[in-house]
Amino acid sequence: MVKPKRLSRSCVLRLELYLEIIEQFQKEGRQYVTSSDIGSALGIAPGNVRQDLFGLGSAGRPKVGYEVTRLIALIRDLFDLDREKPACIIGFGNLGRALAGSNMWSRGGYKLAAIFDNDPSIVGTDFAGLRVRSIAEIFGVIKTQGIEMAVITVPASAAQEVADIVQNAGVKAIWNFVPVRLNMPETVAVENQSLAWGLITLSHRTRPAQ
Amino acid sequence: MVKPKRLSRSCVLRLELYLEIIEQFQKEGRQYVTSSDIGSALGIAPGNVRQDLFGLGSAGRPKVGYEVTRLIALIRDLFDLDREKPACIIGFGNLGRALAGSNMWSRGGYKLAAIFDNDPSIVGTDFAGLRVRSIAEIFGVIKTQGIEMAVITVPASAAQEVADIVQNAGVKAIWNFVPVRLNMPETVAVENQSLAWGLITLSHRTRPAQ
DNA sequence: ATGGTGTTGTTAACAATTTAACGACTAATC
DNA sequence: GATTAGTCGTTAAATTGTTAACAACACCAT
Repeated sequence: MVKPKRLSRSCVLRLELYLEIIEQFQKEGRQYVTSSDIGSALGIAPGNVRQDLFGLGSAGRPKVGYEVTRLIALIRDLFDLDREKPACIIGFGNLGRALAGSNMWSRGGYKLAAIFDNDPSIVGTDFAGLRVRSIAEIFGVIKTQGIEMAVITVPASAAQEVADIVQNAGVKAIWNFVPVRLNMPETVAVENQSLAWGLITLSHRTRPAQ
Repeated sequence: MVKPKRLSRSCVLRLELYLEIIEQFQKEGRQYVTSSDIGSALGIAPGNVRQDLFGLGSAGRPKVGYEVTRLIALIRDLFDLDREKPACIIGFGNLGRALAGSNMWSRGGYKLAAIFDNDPSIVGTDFAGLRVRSIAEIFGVIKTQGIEMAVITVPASAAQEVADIVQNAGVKAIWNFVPVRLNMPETVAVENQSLAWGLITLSHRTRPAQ
């Protein structure tokens, strides 16, 4: 049974938080969690949690709570987290390296399958068993390996060009760290991630009263 | 004239986008921008843009648009971006290094003033003219340098402890990259940034129909 | 059994946000 | 000058998201 209903962005964000917390509970050996357990751990009203879970078509038991394994399976299925989708990084500077080395890939249902860079001194080096390839190989590698997602961390001047290449090669999702609005067809899911956002938000929130 | 009204989170996010776009227009030599210019570049309805700008107490001219310099000044003032607030990074792994080397600091109104790490092989090394200091020095350095913000990129097990230290030292904002809910008083602004979020969101958005 | 208690599923009220609409004003044109 | 076209400021409506409330249900104790 699949929900055709679209979830709001904030709801997706909350569900991601739920998943993390519930998996923590699971590690602690819990078999059931209540909406209050989740809510109080996250600072979210229990009713809100129930409503989100309700939208999943969940099946909790009154007085007991939700079955941890079932809830995890539901959310992971919703997010398609249990299929290791091949992904690549384009631009292997500091940020690219940090992302490549993080544990986010498996958490997000992806597998780092290729790394590309422009710099001849970087191309050919190894990282975690992966050889860094030249930009010229992007199209072919994406095609042959069936890569579905590209993380773009190149200089601003090259971003659109790189995006065009990966789109033509059939990539379905782009995680764009470059502060540039990519011009892409709607069939490609683009998430823009500006590093400065967090800083600016904090700067705003701590602005001295005038 | 200061607005006591609180802006919604989504409005803050949009204003950050506006700022980037408007500064691009400025680089291109434009003196005025219309709400349509901004909106179409961002995929946002012009009316929405006007309403956001209206909330700033803006002063556009019909038929002409908004004065670029004035608009930039307004938003930068709103976000307190023109005061170089000292900040620090705690945890100098790959992610810490990537953040340290990025140009986000000046964009976000901060200045990287100190770097801390636990690893003896890293402590004492230099990065961009900054000596990496030991964790033990955090409290003193924050106090003496008046550091207002801390970026935390340490392992999960150390996050809460580090947060407590910086909070006691007087830090007013924390940018938390650790997938852990920090327990902090409300006087401290905490922004949580999970790297996996972007991936999970993309995974969700490109989930094959079932 | 039976009543009490805690928790879910679900609905309804409420609040916030987005979208739409339109008068007012400015600059350009004839 | 008068007219036209384009854009802002502002208000109202529609949509969306959040919060509150409560009946139904399951477990527990007696």
